[in-house]
Amino acid sequence: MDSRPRKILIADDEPDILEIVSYNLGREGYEVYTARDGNEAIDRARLLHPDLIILDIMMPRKTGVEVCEILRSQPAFQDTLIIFLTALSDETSQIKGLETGADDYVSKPISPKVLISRVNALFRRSNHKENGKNIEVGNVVIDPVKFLVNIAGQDVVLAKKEFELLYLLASRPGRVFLRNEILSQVWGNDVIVGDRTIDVHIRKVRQKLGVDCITTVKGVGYKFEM
Amino acid sequence: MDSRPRKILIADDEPDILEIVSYNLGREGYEVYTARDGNEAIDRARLLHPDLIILDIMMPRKTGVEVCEILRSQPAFQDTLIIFLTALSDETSQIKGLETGADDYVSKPISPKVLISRVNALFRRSNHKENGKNIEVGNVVIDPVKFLVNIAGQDVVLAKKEFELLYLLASRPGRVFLRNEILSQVWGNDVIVGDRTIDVHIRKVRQKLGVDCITTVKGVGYKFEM
DNA sequence: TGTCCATGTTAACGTTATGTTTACACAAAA
DNA sequence: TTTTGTGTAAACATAACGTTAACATGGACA
Repeated sequence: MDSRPRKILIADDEPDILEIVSYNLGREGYEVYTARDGNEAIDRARLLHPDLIILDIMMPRKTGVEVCEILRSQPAFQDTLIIFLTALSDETSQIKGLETGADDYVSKPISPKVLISRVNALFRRSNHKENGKNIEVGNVVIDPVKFLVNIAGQDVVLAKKEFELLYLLASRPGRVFLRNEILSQVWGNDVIVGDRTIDVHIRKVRQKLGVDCITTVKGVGYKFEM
Repeated sequence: MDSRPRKILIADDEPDILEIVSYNLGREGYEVYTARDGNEAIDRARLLHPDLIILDIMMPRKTGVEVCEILRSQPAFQDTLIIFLTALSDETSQIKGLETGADDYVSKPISPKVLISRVNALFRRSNHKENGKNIEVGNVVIDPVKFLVNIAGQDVVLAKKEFELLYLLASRPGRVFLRNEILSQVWGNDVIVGDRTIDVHIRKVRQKLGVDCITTVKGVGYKFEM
């Protein structure tokens, strides 16, 4: 449970796609790196140890499938998330992708929105694996199983969104979450809510917790710290 | 009765099947491990102590039936759930499977949906096995053998579903059960019931118990606490 | 066989907590 | 000063739940 932003490596031989995807994922708060072919993807993956690798299937110097197989055969990349980009939207290649150990696939032409929501969904799912564990920061204990927040021995009951918001921020203490990130993680990508909604929820959480542990970073977002 | 994800070991010599099955069970929230032959299955089973083992009958280096017999002869695997995968859908091999102590069998070709529903069903049933122990929380005693709830010395009679509902919630006091969880544990995965059904049962339980020990967590579920 | 009864389920409507927006105040930066 | 971004309170909208009564089902029993 660390506070660094998530690293994403995207490998595709089309510069346009690299451009669009890295721009959009960057806006979501991810740290994006790129590779232009299969070998470069492997090299950079070993250097960077990204949390997620997005692989085009059709690439020079090793296809996405080959890259995936090679990486997956190594213990260090067992848990790395992998998404395939595929022009062939037929079932066969999709199944082949999943067989080689990909976690998801997105078919071209790529819609940034779709890709982003898939990426977020994947991270959310993999986060859930880590779930069940309480988050403890200072004298604050957040228990997602009992749906309770305990501050210095005192139980505090939060509403659903309030809880999810706090849980997100506290999952990586000290890290600043952009308003965009918060929106997509707590509210989902498809939901459109007004600008003040986050503020209001932040306020309610602050109010209910009593302790001031959520810091505003003006023009950027919010972070949790004791 | 803990909250860790259930471990499933699947043994088959066809990589395609391993891939498809583990992908699908993984999506269901299970922790999936694989083995490629009979001996590997035994080794991994001893290491991992899975909750459920899915065994292909036709495997190199010990058939599924042999694996099952070996494991079942050991006390540690008396209660482990075992499902056979069989290409031979004839009655004979099915009966043989159940004789050696399998809990269920699924015939190939496998439909992920079918397998998942069988797996879920098995876990549901096995949950009931663990029952029989009284649950005591505060002055509430729940006796699944006598089918009685005793509150501060006063016996209360609940209907079947009401009892199962209360038993589930009380089995982990404080823990929030999602409506989905409640549905699949009490009603089963295949049954489709309306939205208000849970509420009504919750109400009846609350009413009959007299004490308010079931808390609503809006948008999430219910939890039992004194 | 038909009636009764307990249980389970649904439908309809009431109620409340929760989520969202609006409107405006305030503070810091440009 | 103007602009930009956030804090706050109150008003509003609605999803989610509670409650009741009616309907369905299956077993017990005469």
